Amino acid sequence: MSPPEGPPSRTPSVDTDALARPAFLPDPDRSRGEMESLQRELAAAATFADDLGFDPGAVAIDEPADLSTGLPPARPEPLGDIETPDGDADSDAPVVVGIDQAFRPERDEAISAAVAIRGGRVVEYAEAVTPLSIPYIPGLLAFREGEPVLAVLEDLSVTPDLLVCDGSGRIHFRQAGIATHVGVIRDLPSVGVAKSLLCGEPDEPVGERPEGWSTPIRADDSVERVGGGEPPNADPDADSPVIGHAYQSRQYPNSRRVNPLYVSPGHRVSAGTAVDLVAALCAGYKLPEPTRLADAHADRVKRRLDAEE
DNA sequence: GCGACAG
DNA sequence: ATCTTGTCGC
Repeated sequence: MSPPEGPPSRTPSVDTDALARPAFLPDPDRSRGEMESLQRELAAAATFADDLGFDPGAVAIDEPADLSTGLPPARPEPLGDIETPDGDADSDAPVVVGIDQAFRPERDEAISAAVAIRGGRVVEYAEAVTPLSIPYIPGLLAFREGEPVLAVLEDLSVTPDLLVCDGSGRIHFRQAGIATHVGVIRDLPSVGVAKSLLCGEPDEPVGERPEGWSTPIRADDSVERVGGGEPPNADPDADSPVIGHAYQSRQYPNSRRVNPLYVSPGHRVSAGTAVDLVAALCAGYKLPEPTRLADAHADRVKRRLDAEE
């Protein structure tokens, strides 16, 4: 008999304490098979159902940041909400943290950047530099970049309500892309935003689509099924699980076409809500603001480092 | 064996 | 991801 499906519980199935954490971090001596096994554990511990404390509308951003004059200054808000000035509300809005990486190939270093946004405003910037111990291998990205991502999150003083990671979450061979990897280890709601598709199949062809358009991405044969055993050879097409969506965040009127974003649940978010969240976080550019700002911050830090040498 | 493959 | 100038088009 299959176990009853209770409401999403908040008891992490994977130890997230300091002792268990290293097991999911990069280790040059670990075999590919061992890393894949760890990903299966993470996928089993992940929750691909909504378990956030807010609606997508609560994180909506309508004004894109102006990057032409550099990044906007961080405006940390006073701690206690005591004496809330009528000027700036949103001191209770969810904190969305965008994360992105830059690299210094010649030094084998990764620069991880995080930007915390609340109520549409930058509240904090953080960065971390870590050595790269593992090469990039499709499907094992988190073992290369997960370390720097977790490092920068440690440096952040605010508590994230949502993580927006660069790369896939559930759209992954073992349904444990970097967004899922990081989300489960920190037990935080997370979504993955990728610029290209790792695996899975779109319901509809991704051609020139209008802004706001989206289509489900379903698991294909390259995606291992997780959780309740489902018939090995079920209908190949129809009821394959939806592991994410292609989302057209931007489109130009006439000229060149823009490729869609590939959005997928990381942890504690459903596939549908993940797209809604990303849609709410986009403010006119292809990338959602948290990612766009984290990307710019990573470049800024990289140039600073390159300059002082 | 061939093809596919986030950043 | 990174190495890199100009260039096509609104």
